[in-house]
Amino acid sequence: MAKRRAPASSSGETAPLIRAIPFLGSTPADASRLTDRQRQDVLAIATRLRLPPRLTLYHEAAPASSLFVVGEGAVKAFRDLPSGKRRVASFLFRGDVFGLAENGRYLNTAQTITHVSLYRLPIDKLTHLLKHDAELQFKVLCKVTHELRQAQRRAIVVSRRDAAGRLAMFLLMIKTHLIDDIHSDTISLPMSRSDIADYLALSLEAVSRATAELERRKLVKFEGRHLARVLDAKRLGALAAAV
Amino acid sequence: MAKRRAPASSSGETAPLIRAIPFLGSTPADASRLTDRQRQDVLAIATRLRLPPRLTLYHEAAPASSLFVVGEGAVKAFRDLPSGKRRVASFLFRGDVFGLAENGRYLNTAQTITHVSLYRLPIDKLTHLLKHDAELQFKVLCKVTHELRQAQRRAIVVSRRDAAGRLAMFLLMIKTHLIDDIHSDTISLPMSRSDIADYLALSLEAVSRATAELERRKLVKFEGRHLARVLDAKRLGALAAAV
DNA sequence: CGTCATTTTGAGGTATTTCAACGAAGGTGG
DNA sequence: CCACCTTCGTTGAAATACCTCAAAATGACG
Repeated sequence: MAKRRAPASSSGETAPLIRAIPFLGSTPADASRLTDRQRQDVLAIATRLRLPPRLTLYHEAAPASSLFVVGEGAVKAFRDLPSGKRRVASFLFRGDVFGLAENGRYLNTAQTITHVSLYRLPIDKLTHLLKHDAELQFKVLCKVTHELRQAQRRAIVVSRRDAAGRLAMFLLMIKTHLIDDIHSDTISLPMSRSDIADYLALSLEAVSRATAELERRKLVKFEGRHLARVLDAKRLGALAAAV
Repeated sequence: MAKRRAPASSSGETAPLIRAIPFLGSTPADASRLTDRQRQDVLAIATRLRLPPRLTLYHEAAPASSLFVVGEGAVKAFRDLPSGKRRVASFLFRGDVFGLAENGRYLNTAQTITHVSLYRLPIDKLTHLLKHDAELQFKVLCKVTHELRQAQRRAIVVSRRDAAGRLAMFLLMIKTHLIDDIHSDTISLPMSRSDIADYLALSLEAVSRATAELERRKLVKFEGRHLARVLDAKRLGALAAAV
């Protein structure tokens, strides 16, 4: 993370603005990428933001004026419950969309985890654009559908009883989500342990003990606080699947 | 529910085919209803089905060919986990859409709970229609977004530790979802206790004890297995909110 | 190199899960 | 219309796993 950030802007521009997945069925794979023209249209209404870690982008229940797309970095969307507990609804990485609202207000609070680059899309302009470009809108629909699936998966993760199993599922979710290192045995974890706890609906202590258990069982090696190395993918997968 | 079903077919046709909620922000409220023309277009590719209870509509991982919209009745979407446990992802009522797929395959199994009437929409035809009617697609987008919010809420419900609180949240979710009796103090529960258990990620026994506790505390009275009467809306709401 | 936040470790408390058995409800056939 | 049977729901008691509180240890940062 502290390594040279390279010519970030150029790589950010050429990367797919939105990474989506076929909505319903046999949509051709390439349908999930934006055309040059579409990217141009979207960029025309977008503001590029470069932000430091730990910055709150918007608060829950605040009037929603923009939708965001992650260009680079990690963001978390969460809600603080009356009890004082915090529930992380999702971690967002490159290509993810966030900022969905209900009745004109954001549902979650969004905060940057790392240094990030974002695209900020004013809702009114985006709505206009979507209503005039059905193909583009279809890609957004696919994207939102994907988020929906993620949310359903998370509900399954959280419903597990054993902390180690939940953590195993979490690690594999992050691993498959961060397409970069899909063939690597390392998983980068930009978020803190307590963020993970809030995502998994466990106490911070339980997460700590779960990481210890995964190490003790030689499934994963945690190297520092922000990197995990998979030692036994097979057994880790088995643990994750043993829901 | 056992009361006269009235001229069911006509009321089904005139009811909004899809009940959606503003996608992002200040979309006018009426934007969530289909126009006559749109309903016509959708109905043109739809097949109306009338099905008995306990019928499986499709299985998890089966090739996805259609999207469904509930006309009347209740449906559940669930997944059976390797452990033998079952997780209900959502209960679907009038106006709800289900049958979302990933890579051409359904993610959940769908089964009717009551006698239902459904609209079956072939995916290829629907895709074609959506790509040619951006306004219609926008309404679908709103609908999917709404499902996403529901899924996030469910994740919060499931993350609670106390069974009674989870049940309270569930009751209120169902109550607000079934727009019919929003001002009534009764909540109809077409699903079984074990369906509720699978939705809340509790054991059947825990649900049973939770209902007993809600009755003991005089918050709710369960009249038969499929009807709940709210006795103290204020305290029930407080319990649900005490996450 | 010192300070502060984060994470780890330990011990006891509490809620749900499991296992087992009973009771109630609904549907079928005689 | 009643008896039977199967499914569903309720209740009790012990076991498990996480939560909470407390304190030490590790790591990040200026």
